[in-house]
Amino acid sequence: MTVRVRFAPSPTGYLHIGGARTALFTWLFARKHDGQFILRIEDTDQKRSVPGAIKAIQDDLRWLGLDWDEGPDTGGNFGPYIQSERIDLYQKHAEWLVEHGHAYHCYCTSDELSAMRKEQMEKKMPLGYDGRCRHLTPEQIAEKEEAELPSVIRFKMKREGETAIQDAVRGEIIYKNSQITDAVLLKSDGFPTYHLANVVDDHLMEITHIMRADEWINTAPLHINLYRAFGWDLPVYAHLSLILNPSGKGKLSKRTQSFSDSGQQVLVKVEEFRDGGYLPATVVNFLANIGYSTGDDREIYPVEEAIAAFQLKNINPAPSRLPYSKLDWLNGQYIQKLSPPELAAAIRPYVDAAGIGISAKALLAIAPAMSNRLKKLPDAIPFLAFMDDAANMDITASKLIHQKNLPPENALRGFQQARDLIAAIAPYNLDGISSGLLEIGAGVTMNGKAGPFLGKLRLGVTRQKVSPPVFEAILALGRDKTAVRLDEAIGLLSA
RNA sequence: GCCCUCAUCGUCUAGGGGACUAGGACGUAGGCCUUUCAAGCCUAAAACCGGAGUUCGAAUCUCCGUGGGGGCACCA
Repeated sequence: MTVRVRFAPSPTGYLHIGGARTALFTWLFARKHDGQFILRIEDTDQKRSVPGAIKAIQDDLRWLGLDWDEGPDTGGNFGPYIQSERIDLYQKHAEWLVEHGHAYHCYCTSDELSAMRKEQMEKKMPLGYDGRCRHLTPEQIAEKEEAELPSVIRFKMKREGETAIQDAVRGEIIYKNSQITDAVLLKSDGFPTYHLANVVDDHLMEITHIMRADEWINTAPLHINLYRAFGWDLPVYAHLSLILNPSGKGKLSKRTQSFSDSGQQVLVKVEEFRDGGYLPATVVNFLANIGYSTGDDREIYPVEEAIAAFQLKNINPAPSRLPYSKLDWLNGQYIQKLSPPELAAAIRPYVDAAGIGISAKALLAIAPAMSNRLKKLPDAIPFLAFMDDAANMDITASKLIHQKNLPPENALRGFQQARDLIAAIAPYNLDGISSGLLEIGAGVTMNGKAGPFLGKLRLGVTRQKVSPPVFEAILALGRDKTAVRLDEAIGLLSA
């Protein structure tokens, strides 16, 4: 049997990191079993649907590399993949249930319902629909229909016995049927609720495994009874534990955008991770280790290997928080794996946005020196500010000397020799620059080591306290600009 | 209130009756290296929620607590 799984977000906005994790696990499972991964849009609540959300979600999934075999844009044999385009299907199935005695029309108004709810709360009774329309006589129904009262269709849940769900993550869970209320299947506007649409579509689309967040688990017995009422085979359920706020209080999915928690910036939208300078490979690897472990001690799991190792039984049932500090570390690891051209391309948007003028050639030249200095892509900005002629710190002669190891006249000599080297060196490459400057440095300091001179040289050339290593900086800056800055330093030292 | 569920270092986790002196990772602290900042390497501190029970033996199995999370909509 071919594995067919789906990710079914509702288009209420962006893709949440928790949703991305559900999508990832589902996708991993599909790829592992050479199955199909389907994207379905659950937009049965017209009020909550946001224009553009479908595209945003698709963009985020694509950015993560989670490709789907069937979906709104790609099509497939089980479409349409947008629920609002399948309304007639749900209505037909709801009617079928009514005709076969598994569902009934309910004419309760929302006022009635909230009054009932209020009473239940006051009396500390179990909350839920009490089934008052369940036993309407044919006459009463005729009367209400005559009056054209709006109605919904509710599932006629069995009152006796219990329903067991076999969850791939948690094992067997048993619910008493008496505690499952008669859920609305079809709303008065003719749209289905999640329960109906979900079950009908999963069956029609031949979904074999349902992977979804744990917040759905209490609806599983309802769904199982729906499958049975229809006479359909059950899919396998796997409920993923939730991601909690950093404080551990409440689920993260309640948060709609990044926020600060004890000095830590907490990202919640996938686009925030992207904009924050995390690589998609990092986010995927990071997410794959939340509530999941293959049992070995590895932290770095590139997608291909994550697919190969993926098993439902390795999913951890306990809820967890996102270890953001580990995310930073992981991103640093993935950045180090990037080739210089890849790194340069990744950094580009950030330096541009920061207004730092740096040529493609220069950026590529400095890229190797950047890779182990970045946790996040925008970390490159302060490092590369020196490339721009504007906005550099003021340098004074006193900052270019070191009392003990590099007195004024030595500093001047060093800078002059460096100036000559830069002007003459051919080819202008890292080897020549570094060996030449190392030699000059060693010859000019009191302790005979290049270090003290190189530190001052960095300051003179980059005009930053913190910068990429000088040799690389000089290479990236280029012969002419470097010479100009050295001349300025010489001018200060000879004044 | 009712129902479901979860529980190992600060965090993410390994472990599933004896291999546990409870392992790894991030973070933290210290050290090495070093032209700054990093990276890298080394070291350290740091956990089995509590109580009963089962057993020769419990982090591991059972029960009861406690704590956390989720659900109880004409939202998904």
